[in-house]
Amino acid sequence: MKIATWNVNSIKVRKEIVSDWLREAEPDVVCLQEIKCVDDAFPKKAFEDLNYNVLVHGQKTYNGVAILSKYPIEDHMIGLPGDKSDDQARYAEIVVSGESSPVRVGGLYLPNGNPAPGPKYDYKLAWMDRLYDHAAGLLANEEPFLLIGDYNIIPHEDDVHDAEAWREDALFRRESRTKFNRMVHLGLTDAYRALHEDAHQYTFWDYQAGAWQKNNGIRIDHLLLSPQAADLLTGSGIDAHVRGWEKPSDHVPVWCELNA
DNA sequence: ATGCCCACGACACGTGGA
Repeated sequence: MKIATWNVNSIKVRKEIVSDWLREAEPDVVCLQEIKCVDDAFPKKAFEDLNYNVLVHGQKTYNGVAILSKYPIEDHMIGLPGDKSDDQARYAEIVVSGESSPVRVGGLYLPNGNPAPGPKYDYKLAWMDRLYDHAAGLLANEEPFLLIGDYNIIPHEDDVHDAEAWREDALFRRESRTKFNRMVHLGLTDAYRALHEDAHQYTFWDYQAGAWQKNNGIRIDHLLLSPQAADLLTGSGIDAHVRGWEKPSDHVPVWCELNA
């Protein structure tokens, strides 16, 4: 089972490039972030034509997530629990049937948090606390699950081209990384880092200042696996070449393969 | 030392991204 995440930065603009990548990579489950449209405006049919079932949690202009699945969606949930007043569309979750157990896939778009400090940063940290609580609750089921998406977290100095320039940024500052590490220490596995020791492998390159050409990137899109999912992990990768395609997103797809 | 680029909404540039 190949499972991927991709922040597409508007599905309206990226419909063709996403379809091209789906045909090339043939993932079974894909979590998309920043679709930037309401449910009805999501190009559902384009992906149904490629044999995907579609779950959309949209929002006008900002945010919005969706999940595409070649497997039937046995169960689903919209929105991250823990704050009923939060109206930003940043989380959706599905359950599909693996060979020997259900596999749960949560797709997330974690708040950027800049400028930090400030109310936006407070919202980011509070959102991370809610994600932590949700992960802790799921761990009690002792089943394979994945929490994947745009975490907007640079976990380590090896995951950024210029650590000093990012030191005080909401994506890299100490408190952000501590909260991310707290999730990892619950027993979750960073699927890319678990299989690749090479430093400076990125998932995002800014549109500005020739960041892609200079390889000035950051690794902020992650797949965190429960112990039961990590036991099934056979591969992972970053499809960086997609950043060089025509009209690309500033993020690229990141994926893992499970023996499930 | 700063802005560079891109998408959105709805026309002009402000907001948000990271």
